[in-house]
Amino acid sequence: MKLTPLIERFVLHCGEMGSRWGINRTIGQVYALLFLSPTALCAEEICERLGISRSNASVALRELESWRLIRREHRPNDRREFYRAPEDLWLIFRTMIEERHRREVEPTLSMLREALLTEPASAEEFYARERMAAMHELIEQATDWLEQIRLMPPARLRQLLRLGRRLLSLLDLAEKAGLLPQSPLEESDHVLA
Amino acid sequence: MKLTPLIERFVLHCGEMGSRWGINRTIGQVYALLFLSPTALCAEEICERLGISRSNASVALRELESWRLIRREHRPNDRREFYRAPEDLWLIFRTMIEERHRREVEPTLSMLREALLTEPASAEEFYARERMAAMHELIEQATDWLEQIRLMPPARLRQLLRLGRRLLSLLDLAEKAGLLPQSPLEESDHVLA
DNA sequence: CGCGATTTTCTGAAATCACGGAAAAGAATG
DNA sequence: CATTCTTTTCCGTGATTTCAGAAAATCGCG
Repeated sequence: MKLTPLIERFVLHCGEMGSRWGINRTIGQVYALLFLSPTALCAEEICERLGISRSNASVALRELESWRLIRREHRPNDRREFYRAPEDLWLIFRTMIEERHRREVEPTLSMLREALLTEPASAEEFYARERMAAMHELIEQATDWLEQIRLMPPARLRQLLRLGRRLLSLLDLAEKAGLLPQSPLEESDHVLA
Repeated sequence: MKLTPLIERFVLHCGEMGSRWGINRTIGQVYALLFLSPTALCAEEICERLGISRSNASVALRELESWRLIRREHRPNDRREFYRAPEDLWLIFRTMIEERHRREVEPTLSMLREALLTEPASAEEFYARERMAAMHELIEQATDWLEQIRLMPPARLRQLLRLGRRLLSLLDLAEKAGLLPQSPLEESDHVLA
């Protein structure tokens, strides 16, 4: 690996995290390298710096593209493709959430919806169905939230993030203004809690 | 697998999702089974229902315990240990987030903090350091958020979740009330965006 | 077209991981 | 303290995943 110690450390760490995340080590490393790079890099350079094979880099890059975490670039008078990680950290974060949602949450919602169509055939199934219904509801709410966040202009989003420990006071404020749903707690609490 | 079709389907799906999440299929299945079960189950029963070996179940159960996703129970006059998934869905969700935070975010923060102590030795490293600093800041903000959520009473949390598309209006309200940080956008935007 | 440059796909080897069976350890009971 | 029931650990095997190298495909350009 031909990297400065600072960069190498970050790259190795991301590789490690990559494996815990279901994506593999190489993909994590390639992303880390691009994330730290001020310029777009070509595949060959990525291979050299990380000490991986060309083919390995190829699949990693394709995978990262499918996650929308990197984009290709072209330079005039150069056939090679260059890859770059978008800079805006918030955007990156949001993209990751969106992609995970698409790949994991949505299929789960479908499964639940279908499952909920069937009539429970026993007490055991009845309970199971209740649980799935509760899960379905929670996920849908979370999805709504996500959608709100997706639609929010970045500046606003950063405000929201920076809100930190003022969040609680904000909620108090909201309650006083009657903005919070006046908790139909009865109906949902016996399911959720 | 000795399960009703409804339950089997859910279990298989969770197993599938488990493998995408870095935890393995068996663990996902065991959790799914417990999640749907109205009563605590003993290891033996889990093995039978899922058609897995005793040892396999043992490691899965231990792993789930380390994630605080299930707890052990004892019954009088019964030596066996019984396992149960907590019911409160919100609590489950929060636990997952907390554990992932502990296992993935915190080590990353440490790494970043240490890395940020070193002086950049080149233009390349200088940029890399900037990127890490920005990442560090974002993660810290997210962590603050998480902490707010952790401290929030469950009822309040559910309100917040149910807020859905009123979130934007809430933010407007907050801005008017002067609760939002008056965006020191200049300093952070050239790094983040 | 055809040629060099580049990327993608294929294939087999190596590494890792998942899992079951057996042995070991631990806990309650008489 | 032995017996029995239960859980845990260890280890071998089989499956899956990762990866490099080679072959194939694609692309730009004369």
